[in-house]
Amino acid sequence: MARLPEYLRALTSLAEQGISVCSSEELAGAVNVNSAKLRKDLSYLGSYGTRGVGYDVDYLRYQIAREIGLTQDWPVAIVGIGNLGHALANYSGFGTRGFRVAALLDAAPERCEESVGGIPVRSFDDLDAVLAETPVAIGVIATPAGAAQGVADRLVGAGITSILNFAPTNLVVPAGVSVRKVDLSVELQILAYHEQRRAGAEELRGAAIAAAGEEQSA
Amino acid sequence: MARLPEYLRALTSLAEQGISVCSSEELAGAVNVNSAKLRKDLSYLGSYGTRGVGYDVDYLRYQIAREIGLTQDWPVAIVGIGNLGHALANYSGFGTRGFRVAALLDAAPERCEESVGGIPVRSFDDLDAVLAETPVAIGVIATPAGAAQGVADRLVGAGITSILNFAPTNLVVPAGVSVRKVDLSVELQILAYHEQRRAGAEELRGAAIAAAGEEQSA
DNA sequence: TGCGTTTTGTTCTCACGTTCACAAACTCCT
DNA sequence: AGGAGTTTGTGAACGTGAGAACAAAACGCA
Ligand SMILES: NC(=O)c1ccc[n+]([C@@H]2O[C@H](COP(=O)([O-])OP(=O)(O)OC[C@H]3O[C@@H](n4cnc5c(N)ncnc54)[C@H](O)[C@@H]3O)[C@@H](O)[C@H]2O)c1
Ligand SMILES: NC(=O)c1ccc[n+]([C@@H]2O[C@H](COP(=O)([O-])OP(=O)(O)OC[C@H]3O[C@@H](n4cnc5c(N)ncnc54)[C@H](O)[C@@H]3O)[C@@H](O)[C@H]2O)c1
Repeated sequence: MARLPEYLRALTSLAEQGISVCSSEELAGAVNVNSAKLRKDLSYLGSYGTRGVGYDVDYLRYQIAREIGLTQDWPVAIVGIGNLGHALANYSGFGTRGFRVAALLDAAPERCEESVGGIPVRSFDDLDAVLAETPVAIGVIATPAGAAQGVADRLVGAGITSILNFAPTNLVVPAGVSVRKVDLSVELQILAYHEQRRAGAEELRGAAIAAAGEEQSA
Repeated sequence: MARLPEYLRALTSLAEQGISVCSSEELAGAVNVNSAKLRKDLSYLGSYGTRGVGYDVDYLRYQIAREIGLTQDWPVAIVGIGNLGHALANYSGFGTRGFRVAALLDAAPERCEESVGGIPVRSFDDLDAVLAETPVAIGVIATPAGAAQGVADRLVGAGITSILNFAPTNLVVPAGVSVRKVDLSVELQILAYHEQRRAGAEELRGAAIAAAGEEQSA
């Protein structure tokens, strides 16, 4: 389930506040979901709560982390060390939850001279060599859209089965490979859509008020 | 619908290839959705196809753009010009689809001396003054998680009704304000979950094969 | 003009996810 | 110990979205 990470974050936040037990209502409130949904999600993992009391925060935290797979750490490779790649490589929030930047790759030779956050940028041509040195479970694509499919193909060819794609392209990959896409402009367009609908509704309201006024004056 | 931007992107890609008419099957293939779903989505906007022929790419493109609201341009303000904020401010893909970075804001005084991509970084304290100078429709939050709710409150207070949040927090906002969240670590955790399940399945298969071997040898 | 072909727009069915509601279970207090 | 009060876990209704199937419409061709 895609909600488990949200629960985990909320639980961590509660733990930091020193709260050791919480009810499904409290936790659901923190994540903005229905409490029945939360309970059903959690019951899918097992019976980790006690009736009349609630859930033990630390215990539940561990169980969710185990379910997601965060009890081990996941080495990540970032491909495309441009604007976005730099930001990702510098991102400290990466390491806080079991993810570790294991390799940085770029096609441009001049990029390969620098190192970001203590990790050297290697040539994408040396992909296989780099993966032989350090195992990598997840590949992050931060290249221009045109190069993304080719990069994905090579990553899959090198045995990587999980890809996070920041380029605005629909990657096609063989069955058995997971791809998640983060698309900034889609998010902005959805916001624009709602914004426009709000503006439209306002106009309609205005028109209705004007019409009502006319009606009254007629 | 959240799929409209995907359709629009696919249509743009077709237009660039010089294709002027396409069927729902072709377009659906490019976006990896069912063609019936695509047709249903499009029929929601109106009857813009011709039976027996398909859809006129340019016409449909315009209609979708109009529905989303991309016929006007949307000024965007970015708050928090750190690692991520810099990348966003430099991102050229912003402008290609009706979005324009109108203002950059940060709380740290030292940040306010530089300018990124030709746009000066202003103090977040001057939010109201900045918004008075240049209208802004969408606010992007790229501050640390702890500051995000406060920033959101101030943005809402200043009249902004659409927020794109990169900080790993659940923002609470009044009704009538849209928030979209982009959470990198949630995406990574979902990938890790699938990766772990694959590894588990593999182990099971291995165990089953071993068991079968034992059975045979027994 | 009339028939066959193609493709849209729509209806119908089904499965999934969400929500309600309640019994079982646990705690606390008397 | 027993009852009152809580809170989980889950069975059943509900609504929504996805996919299959088909009728209506346009085009081409004779
Ligand atoms: N910058 C942002 O804020 C932002 C936001 C959302 C999405 N994106 C998307 O992320 C991607 C990268 O954006 P950016 O601003 O960092 O671009 P960029 O041009 O700054 O960086 C791209 C990098 O990829 C490298 N590259 C190109 N082809 C490659 C290949 N075949 N193999 C390996 N490396 C290759 C380039 O050398 C360059 O360093 C783009 O697809 C963009 O649409 C960026
Ligand atoms: N860097 C990444 O690749 C990345 C990826 C995903 C998510 N994020 C998230 O994006 C956010 C920013 O990440 P970052 O790496 O850019 O952090 P950063 O520390 O580099 O930048 C944060 C910026 O926000 C400014 N700031 C702090 N409080 C503020 C306030 N109250 N008002 C205005 N500005 C304020 C700081 O001055 C700083 O410039 C974080 O929440 C992070 O979790 C970052």
